[in-house]
Amino acid sequence: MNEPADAMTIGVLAEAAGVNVETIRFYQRKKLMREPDRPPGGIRRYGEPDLARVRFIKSAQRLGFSLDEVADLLKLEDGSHCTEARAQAERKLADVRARLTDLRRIEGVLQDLVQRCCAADGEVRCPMIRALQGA
Amino acid sequence: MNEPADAMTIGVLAEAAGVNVETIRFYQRKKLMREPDRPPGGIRRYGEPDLARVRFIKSAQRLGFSLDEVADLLKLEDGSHCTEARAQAERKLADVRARLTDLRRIEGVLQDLVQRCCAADGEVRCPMIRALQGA
DNA sequence: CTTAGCTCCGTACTCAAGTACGGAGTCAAG
DNA sequence: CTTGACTCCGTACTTGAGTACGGAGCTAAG
Repeated sequence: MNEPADAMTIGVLAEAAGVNVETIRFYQRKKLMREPDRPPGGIRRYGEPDLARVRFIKSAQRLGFSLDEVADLLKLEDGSHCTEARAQAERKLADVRARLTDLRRIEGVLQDLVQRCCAADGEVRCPMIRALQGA
Repeated sequence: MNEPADAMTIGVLAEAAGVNVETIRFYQRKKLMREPDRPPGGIRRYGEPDLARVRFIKSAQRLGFSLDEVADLLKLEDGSHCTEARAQAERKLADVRARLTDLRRIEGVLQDLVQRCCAADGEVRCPMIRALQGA
């Protein structure tokens, strides 16, 4: 292994995850991340799983999940109360699919716009408005 | 026509669009919507295009566009400076496609989770973490 | 052993996207 | 012509997601 397996300080962790140190601390306050107990009078150390978690949070967030929703997703992690977790996942799935549908429409419209743009010699009457109205 | 063609008050407009009156006013302040000039000493009236615009804003927003980005999208509406508009649209398209990719992965993972959940007799070690890490 | 550059912690500030509020004007129905 | 609902407008508050700050306490390198 080249990467520090279990020895990152908060600064290194933040750097590796591409976020601000304060952001890590913020997530800890929000209980989205554990804060490793520190060797009495010392400085906390983080490992790969912590890095993974920050990345997870950021990914989910980029998809439009709020931190509260991310917290829900993270609760799915421990296999306990399986049926509840499943219901949760199903709800999120529906959610995600709705988003996908919307995004695909927008993709189509944008694609169309890009293609037709300038084609008609300066005659662009943007079709997005129409396309998005029925949403 | 059954719908009031061009005679909505701000309250009716907001209602029709499913938003708060204050939200309309907020959008006006942000220049996302025009405010129709009011008959001297009177009350402003809104028409279908205004309704369409609110819906557009809300739709784009649901897809994760910020109000500033929505403003950009709306600038595409008038066909002027076509090349600029096209570049704009292309950037947004790339953006949208990145989102789509992410969302599809999440969809797959969630689907998988739902399917396998409870299958292994209470053994759910959520695979989302792994799946999202490489994002 | 000192010191620069961390970490830790609390508190406070910022920014986006609204929401709420309160007084004054308007308008339509009784 | 008054009353109740609604508009207009400014200002202020809220919530989510961080950022910034400042005084401590560590700790590794010279």
